[in-house]
Amino acid sequence: MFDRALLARPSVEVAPLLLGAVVHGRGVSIRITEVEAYLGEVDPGSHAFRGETARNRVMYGEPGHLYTYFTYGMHVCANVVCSPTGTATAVLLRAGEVVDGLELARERRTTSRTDADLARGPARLVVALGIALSDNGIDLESGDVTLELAGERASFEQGPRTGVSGAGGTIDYPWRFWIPGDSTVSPYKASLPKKRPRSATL
DNA sequence: CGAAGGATTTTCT
DNA sequence: GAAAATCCTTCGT
Repeated sequence: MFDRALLARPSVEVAPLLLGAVVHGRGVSIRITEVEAYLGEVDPGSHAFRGETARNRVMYGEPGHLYTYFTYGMHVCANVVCSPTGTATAVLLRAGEVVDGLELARERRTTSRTDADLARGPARLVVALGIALSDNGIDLESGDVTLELAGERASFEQGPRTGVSGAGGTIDYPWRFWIPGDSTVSPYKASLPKKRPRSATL
């Protein structure tokens, strides 16, 4: 089932609905167990906090599309665009369980020692599904990557987001959602204090 | 099992 | 110029 009207709501409302949903990538399917909501211009942790830029443009587009971005010099993460066109909210896919294409997922994620690690973490999940940065903006209803919403809402818990620096990572923004007790949910980690770059003084 | 540090490049100020 | 919605390896208990 794919229901774009359901996704045309703020990401905080959509996030719990994505738990238990299945993302079909290129030969691999993953059942989502952990997500985070980003609320556009009212959210200091969101890429859209300071308005539209070349990078975050698809967040402002039609809901139900994929928003991919490059980060930390080497990783790609994937979001489901939410809220109506013109409003920029999205849900980051943080972790999931491989339910189909296990062999292929293992080939793509050679560093995983266990199957639970194949898609435990946003950049890992992207690799397992065969998603690339160039998949930015594809339609999750008909593209190479598709989203199948769950029939029923899974039970869930919520808390502060992981790895988000600044105010957006505090308890004031408890927009991380997960399925309790699932082995593919990543452990909570607060963002590290900034590393001191090498400078003239020490 | 937990903590710590390094890798590496796009993006925006 | 500096930060960034992360991952992996290594070291310690």
